[in-house]
Amino acid sequence: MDARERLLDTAVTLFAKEGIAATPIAKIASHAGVTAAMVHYYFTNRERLLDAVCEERLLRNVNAVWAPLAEDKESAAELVRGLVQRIMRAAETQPWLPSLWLREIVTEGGQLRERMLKRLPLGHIQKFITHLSAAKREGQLSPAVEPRLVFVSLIGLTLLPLAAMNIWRRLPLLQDVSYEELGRHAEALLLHGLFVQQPKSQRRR
Amino acid sequence: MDARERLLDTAVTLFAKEGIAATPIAKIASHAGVTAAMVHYYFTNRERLLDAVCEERLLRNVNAVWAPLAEDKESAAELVRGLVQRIMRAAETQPWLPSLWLREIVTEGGQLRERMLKRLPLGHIQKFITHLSAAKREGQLSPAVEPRLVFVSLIGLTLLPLAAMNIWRRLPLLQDVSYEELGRHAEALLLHGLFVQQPKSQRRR
Amino acid sequence: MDARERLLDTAVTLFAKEGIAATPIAKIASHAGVTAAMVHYYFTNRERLLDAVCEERLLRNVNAVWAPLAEDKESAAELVRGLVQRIMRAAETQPWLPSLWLREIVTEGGQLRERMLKRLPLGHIQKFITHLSAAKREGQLSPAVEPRLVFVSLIGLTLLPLAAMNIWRRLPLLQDVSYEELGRHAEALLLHGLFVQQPKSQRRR
Amino acid sequence: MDARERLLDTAVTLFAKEGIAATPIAKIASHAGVTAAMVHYYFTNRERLLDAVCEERLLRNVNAVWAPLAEDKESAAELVRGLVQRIMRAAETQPWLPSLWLREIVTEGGQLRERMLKRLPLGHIQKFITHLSAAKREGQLSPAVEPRLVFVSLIGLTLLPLAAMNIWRRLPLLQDVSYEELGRHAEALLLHGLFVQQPKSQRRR
DNA sequence: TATGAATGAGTCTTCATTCAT
DNA sequence: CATGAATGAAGACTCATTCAT
Repeated sequence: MDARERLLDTAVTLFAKEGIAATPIAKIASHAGVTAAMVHYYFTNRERLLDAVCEERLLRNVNAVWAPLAEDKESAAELVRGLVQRIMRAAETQPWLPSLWLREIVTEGGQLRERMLKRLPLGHIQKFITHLSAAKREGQLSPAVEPRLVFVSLIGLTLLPLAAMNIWRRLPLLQDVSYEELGRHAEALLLHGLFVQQPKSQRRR
Repeated sequence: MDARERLLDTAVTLFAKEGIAATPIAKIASHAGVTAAMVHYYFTNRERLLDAVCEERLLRNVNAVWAPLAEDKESAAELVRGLVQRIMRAAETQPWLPSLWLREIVTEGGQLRERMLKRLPLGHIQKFITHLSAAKREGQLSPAVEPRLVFVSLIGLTLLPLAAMNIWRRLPLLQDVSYEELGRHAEALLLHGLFVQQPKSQRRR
Repeated sequence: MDARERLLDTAVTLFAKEGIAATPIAKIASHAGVTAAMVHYYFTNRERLLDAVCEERLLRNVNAVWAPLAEDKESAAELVRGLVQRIMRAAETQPWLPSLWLREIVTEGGQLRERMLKRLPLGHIQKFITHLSAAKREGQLSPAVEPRLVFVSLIGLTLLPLAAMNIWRRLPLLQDVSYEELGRHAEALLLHGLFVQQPKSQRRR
Repeated sequence: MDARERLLDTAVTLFAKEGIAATPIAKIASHAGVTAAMVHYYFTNRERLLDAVCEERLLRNVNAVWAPLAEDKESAAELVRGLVQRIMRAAETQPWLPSLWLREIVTEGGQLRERMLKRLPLGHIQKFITHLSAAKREGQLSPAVEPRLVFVSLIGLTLLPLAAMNIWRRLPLLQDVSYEELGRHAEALLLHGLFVQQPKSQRRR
């Protein structure tokens, strides 16, 4: 394979595993079987390597998640379920995605934050929020649910558990949770909440 | 105030803002108005500074969140609501908490991960899970909800949105979301799901 | 002596001998008996080291040459002679001066050029030119002599020969030329030209 | 044009503008529209490129300046005037010449110094000095003028002002000095000195 | 001729750490 | 307690040079 592609793959993997700030270029290089000078040959400098990671690795996932959106044809619930499924699928094929997204984009001071912010499909997100807001006005959303926060909740229920996997997998009870279970759990939570709704009754004891 | 305490405060703030890996000791020192040598005087070395951050800043929050737990007296829903509220309260008083927790504990390769893993109140978490599992067996939980994943979902609906605040606050629609709204949203989502449940009917197109 | 002062001395010497561009910081450091990190400790980076060289080594010479100028009390010839003598004296005590000035200030692309240009005593130079121009209008200057070029000629007759010394000293005939001879030669040339003037006669054959 | 010739032209121009030490081969190459590898193809390595610059660019100027010398037929003054004019003419057609000569040959540590020293027309220079010495013995030279230093003075009054042009052109008073003026000034200075000679009288206060 | 890929060596810079005072 | 001086190690980047094609 192309050395440049190999470097990008190695980069995202190491970035996800150890964090961008903690990953020297030389380490990426040696993992990819070349010298550090080659990384400069292909990417000129660290900043541009990060640019390339955004353009050539992250953006394709963003598109895969948002592009197939058909706001006008789908119900709000279908939109949500679609997003969850596509996020889960992206994370399953590229296991570096959740860590990287959380540490370097979501979290303050993340090294890809500004870069990705410029490239996010804001139009899609806006439409998604508008759609949910309309649904709320029609009484479809739970009263206390805030349409504007749904997307971030969605990330919180998918990418965060995935990024944390290596933690909770170490707890005895949680060793055998699978991608599928996690997806189903997130969907269920989003669509129905944690608890069975008892019509006309209150939630106590 | 004690220089040592001031250093710890400065440390957590900078760690949250820029990441541990990207925060040199000298920077913490100068922000706290002392020299780098003083940091070594108080904490001996970088590793021990991180230990102190765990012991003296993070752990108190973990305890504040878990300690008041009365599994036997509260319903599952009450437990969940209590956890959410205490997490939100901790984050509100210590704005550095969400970023730090996400980047350095939750995410793979986080520099506090191993340290905190040793110190997590596993007993509490186990009990919480057990409690939820029992609730599920009794039919109180939505069928597809996985009790073992509830805690991680809870983090995903609180700390992640808080850590990401500075991102979504920049989007025009999301500028004015408050801590309270976020807490209410998370609770509502956990307790009822996104959508109003229409008994016996299916989601309409 | 102060390590900082020692570093500056070493720096000007090496810069003069090998050129700024060809002198690594580590070389300066080791010649001064410290590590390269110390140079950064004292000067932060290469640029600031060059700033310090200007401020703390070159500027003092500029002042020594120009400061004692008394345009109103001295004749043009006396001014010229004074400048020559002070330049020669500065070069004699600081043998690195001519090379450094020529390569790094006078010559295009010199690394101290912009830095020194900002700091040159333009007022003094202006006055000097004005003074000579007045002298020319009064008929004191040779007709083809251009007052504005006198100062640069003066540098050309002092610093250039001094910087080139190590070349012509290698030629057999020129081994034993001294600072004094050079100063006298420059003065003589400036004041009388190369040749004995034959009144009323032309300069041929 | 020949790529090799183009490379040499680009090289001398860049060397003059930024200094040899600060000019990477890749820069020369790209300015000439080829790759760095081509520079190695034509010149084998950096050292040999410098050799070629001497042989194929500098030497021709040295010859142009010295070759037409007819020591036996011309007076000392004529020799001097001829040299000045030929130096000025060379510099006018090849604007890179003064900088390059000053920084890389005249000044200590210049990267072409040793190379050119071997190739200088020492015979010519010797004869020139001898000629002037004879003139001095005959009383034609000003008493304090040192025949051995005349040649270096000559460089100082021509190449140095030319190399410094970009400096003094920036001073308001000196913007419009031309090559011709500079040549006339140098000649005048050499032949008559700065000041009108007042026979039997002293310079007035 | 001409190039892209590749590298080793060198340079600047940062930083945790130590230590004498 | 507190600091300034000092350093070794590591990391980013540059560059001359080589080589297969």
